[in-house]
Amino acid sequence: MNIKTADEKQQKQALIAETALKMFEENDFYDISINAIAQRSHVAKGTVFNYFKTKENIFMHLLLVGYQEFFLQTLNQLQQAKLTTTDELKSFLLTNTKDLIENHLTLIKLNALRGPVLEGKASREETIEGRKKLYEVHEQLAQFIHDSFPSIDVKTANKIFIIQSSIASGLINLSNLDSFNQEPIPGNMDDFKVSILNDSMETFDFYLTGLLGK
Amino acid sequence: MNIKTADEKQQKQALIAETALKMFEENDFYDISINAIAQRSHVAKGTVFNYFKTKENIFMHLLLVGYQEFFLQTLNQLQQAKLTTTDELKSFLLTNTKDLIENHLTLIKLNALRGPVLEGKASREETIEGRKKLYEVHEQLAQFIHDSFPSIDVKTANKIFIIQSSIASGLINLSNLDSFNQEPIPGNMDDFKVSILNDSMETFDFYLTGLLGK
Amino acid sequence: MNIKTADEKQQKQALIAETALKMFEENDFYDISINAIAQRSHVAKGTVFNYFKTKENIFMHLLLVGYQEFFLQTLNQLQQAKLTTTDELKSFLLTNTKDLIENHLTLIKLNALRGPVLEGKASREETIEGRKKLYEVHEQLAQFIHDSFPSIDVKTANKIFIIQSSIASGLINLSNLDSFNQEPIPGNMDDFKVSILNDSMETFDFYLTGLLGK
Amino acid sequence: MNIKTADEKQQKQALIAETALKMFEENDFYDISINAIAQRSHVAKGTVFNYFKTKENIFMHLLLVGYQEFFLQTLNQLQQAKLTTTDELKSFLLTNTKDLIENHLTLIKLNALRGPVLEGKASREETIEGRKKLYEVHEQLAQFIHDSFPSIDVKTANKIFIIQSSIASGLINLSNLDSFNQEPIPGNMDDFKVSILNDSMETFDFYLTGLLGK
DNA sequence: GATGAATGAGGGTTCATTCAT
DNA sequence: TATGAATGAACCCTCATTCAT
Repeated sequence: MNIKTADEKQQKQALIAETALKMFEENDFYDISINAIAQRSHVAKGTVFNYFKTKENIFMHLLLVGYQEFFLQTLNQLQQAKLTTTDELKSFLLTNTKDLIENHLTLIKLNALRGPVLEGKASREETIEGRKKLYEVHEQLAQFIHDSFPSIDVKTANKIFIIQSSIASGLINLSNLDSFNQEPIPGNMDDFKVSILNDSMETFDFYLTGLLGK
Repeated sequence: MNIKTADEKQQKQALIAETALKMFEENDFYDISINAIAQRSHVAKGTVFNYFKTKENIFMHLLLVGYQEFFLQTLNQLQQAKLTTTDELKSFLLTNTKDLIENHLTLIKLNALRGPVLEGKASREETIEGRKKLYEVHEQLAQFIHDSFPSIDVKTANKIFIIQSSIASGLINLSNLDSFNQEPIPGNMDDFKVSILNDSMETFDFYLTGLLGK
Repeated sequence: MNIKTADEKQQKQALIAETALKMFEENDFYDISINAIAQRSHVAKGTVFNYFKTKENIFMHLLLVGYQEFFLQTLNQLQQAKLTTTDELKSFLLTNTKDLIENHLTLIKLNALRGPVLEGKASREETIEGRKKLYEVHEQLAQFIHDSFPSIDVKTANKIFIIQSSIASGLINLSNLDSFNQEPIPGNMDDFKVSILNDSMETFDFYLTGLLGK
Repeated sequence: MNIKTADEKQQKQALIAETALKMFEENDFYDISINAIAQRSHVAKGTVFNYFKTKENIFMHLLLVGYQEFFLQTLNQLQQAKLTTTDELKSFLLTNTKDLIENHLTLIKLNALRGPVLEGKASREETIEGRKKLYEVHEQLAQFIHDSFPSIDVKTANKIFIIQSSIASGLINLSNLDSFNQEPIPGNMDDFKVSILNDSMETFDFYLTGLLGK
C-alpha cells in the first residue's frame, strides 16, 4: 500500500476528483468543503492534499481534464462520422451540444468559476500545462474540421466550440428565473422560462447558420 | 433626524448599493467583505445590515434593480427610436447589447452568481417581489416590440433579451483562456482569444437573424 | 458596549496582551494557541484578531512595549538616583539587571523569538514604528548616562543595555543543562549548573568593569 | 544488505544529521520539515524516522554531538598549544570563540532551541546519555585547564565555556535590531547595530579579564 | 437610526508520525 | 531496512451577523 505505481496514484487522484465532481453537480464550490470531499471519498483530509495542492486545484483539474476528454471524444466521433456537408456538420455539432449539456453540465458550470475563483489559488504551472494540452486538443479538433471542410478555417472552427460552451454557460446563468431555490415563484412567469437544452440548441443552431452560411 | 423619511432611507440604501456595485466592477463577490463595503460607504458595518438583511441581498438587489433600470432605459430608447423594419430592430438590439456590455457588465457578471450563490441566502420575499417587478418591465418591453412588430410574439420578444444576456454572460466565462490571472500564457494561444464585445455581438446578430428571419 | 473609547480599547488590548504574557511565562510560543489566549482572556477568538492582526503581532507587541516600559522605568530610576561615580553607575546597572531577570524574564525570552519567528509574520509597519519608539527611549537613556558621565559616549551607553540583555538572554539558553524537562539528571553535573541571575550579574559586572575602566 | 553494520548505520544517520545541520544554517527549526530533510538527504521520510525517533531528536543530536566535537577539538588544540600564561590562555579562548562563531554558529543557535523546544519531545534517554558524554568532555577540558593553570579551579574552567556560549547566543538574539526581515529599517538606528563576532569577543574578553584577574 | 465591538462557526492547510508493503 | 502513502490533530485566520448602547 505504501509504494504506489503511477497508475494507482492516478486512480486515487481520480477517485477524489470524481467525488468532487459529483458534489459539484449538487452544490456550489463554496458549499463543498475539503472535509466533505475527503469523507465522501473515504479518505483522510490530508490525503486530499497529497493529491491536490489546493482546493482550487481540484476544480481546475476537473475543468481542464473534463474538457480535454470531451473534446477528444468529440474528435473521435467526428472522425467516425465522416461528414460531408455543412448541414451534417451542423447536425453533428447540435447533437454534440446536447451531449455536453446533458452529460457534462458541470464543465459548463466550472467555466464560471475559472477566472474569478479558481485562478486565484490554483497552481500556475499545472494550470498552464493543462491549458496548453487543452489548446492542443482544441486545435486538433478544429484542424480536423478544417481538413474536412476547407471553407471553414481553423480559427473559425476553434471559435465554434468556444461559442458552444459560452451559449450553454450563459443559459445556465439565466435559467430558473421563474423559481427561487428550485421552488416555483407563485404567479405567471412563463416568459422567463428557459430550457437550457432547447434554447442552447436553438441559439447555437442560429449561430452556426449565420457562421457557416445559410 | 433619527426618524428618516422613506426618501432618506432609500438614499442611504442606494449609497450602499452603489458602493457595492463599484466594488463588484473590480472584484469578485467573495473578495468583497461587508466591512469593506461599509468603509467605502463611510457607514458602519451595522448600518449595512440595517438596509440589507444579508450580504447576498445586496447583490440580489443590484441584479434586480440594475436590470429593471436597464430594461426601462431600453424601453424608453425603443419608444423614441420608432423602428419600422426588423433590420432596424436588429440594429437597435445590437447597439443595446453594446451598451449592456460596455456600461453594465456587472449585471452580466451578477447573473452567474444568482442561482448558485445569491439565492441560497437572499431574502425570498424581497427577491420574489423584485423578480416580479422585473418581469413586468420585461413584459412591457416585449409587449412594445410585439406591438411594433406584430410578427414577433410576446414570448419571442421576451426571449430575445434573455438570450442577449445569456450570450454576453457566457462569453465572459469563456474569456481570458489565453492568460492566467491577467498574465498572458507564454506561447501561442490565439485561437482561445475572445472579445466579449465582438463575439457577443456576432453571436447575437446570428441569433437574431435566425430568429427573425433573414 | 459598542462604542469604545481609545482608552477602553487599549485596556482590552492590554488584557489580551497580558494574558499572552502570562502564558508565555509558562509555555513556549508554539505551545500557546490563539484559542487558549482567547479562552483565558474570557474573550472570543475573533476578538483577539480584532486587536492583533496575527499571533506574531501579539508577541512582537509584548516585546516592544515591554522593553519600552522597562527602559522608561530605568530612565526614571536613573534620574532619581543622581549617580556621581562610575562605581555607583555599575552598581545601579547591576541592580537594574537583577530587576530585568527577576521581573521581566519574558522580555529576555522574547528576544530569542524575534528574529527567527516573529518578524516573519508580524506587521512590518507596526514593528518598525515600535522599534523606532524603543530606539528613542534607548537613546534618551543613553543620552542621560552620557550627560551624567561625559566619559561614556552615547554609543557606548547604548551598547551597555544591549549587552545586558544579551548576557541574560544567553544564560537562559544555557541554563538547566543539568536537568531534562525540569527534572534533574541523575548523577553529578554540578559544573553545568548555571544561576541565571548570579552568572548574568557576574558577567555583566566584569563587562562593565572592562568597559568603564577598572 | 538490509542488515547494516553499526558503521553503515552510523553513516546514514550522519548523512541525515548533516543535512539537517546544513538546513539549520539557512532556516529556522520550524521552517525545516522532515520532508525537506528527507528529500535533501535523498532518503525516504520513513527512513528519517528509522534513525531519529522525533524531529526534535535530530536537532538535539546535532547540539550534543556538535558540542562534543567542538570541545574535543578545543581540547586538542589546547594540548598542542602548551600555554603558560593566563594571557596566552585568554588569547587562545578568544580565538576559540572566533572559531565557534564563524564555523559553528548553528551550535549557538541550537542552544536557544534546546530548553523551550527540543526537550519537550526529544528522547529523554538519548538526551541524557548525550548530555553525560558532553559533560565528560567538558570536564576533561576544564580539568586540562586546571592542570595547566592550577589557580583556575575546575568549576571555574567549566564555567568559562558556558559563558562563552551564553555571550554568543545572547548576541545572536539581540542582533539585527536595526532591520526587519533582513531589510534595514529606514532612518538612523546605528546604536542598535551589533556585530556578533566583535561584540562577543569584546564581552568575553572583559569577562575573562574579570574572572582571571587583570 | 447608527454604531462597531463581540462573536464563533467554519474554513483551508500543514506536517510529524505511523505502518503496510 | 527502506519506503512513501495515509493519517488527522492542530493550527491560524476570516467574516457575516448580532446586539447593546
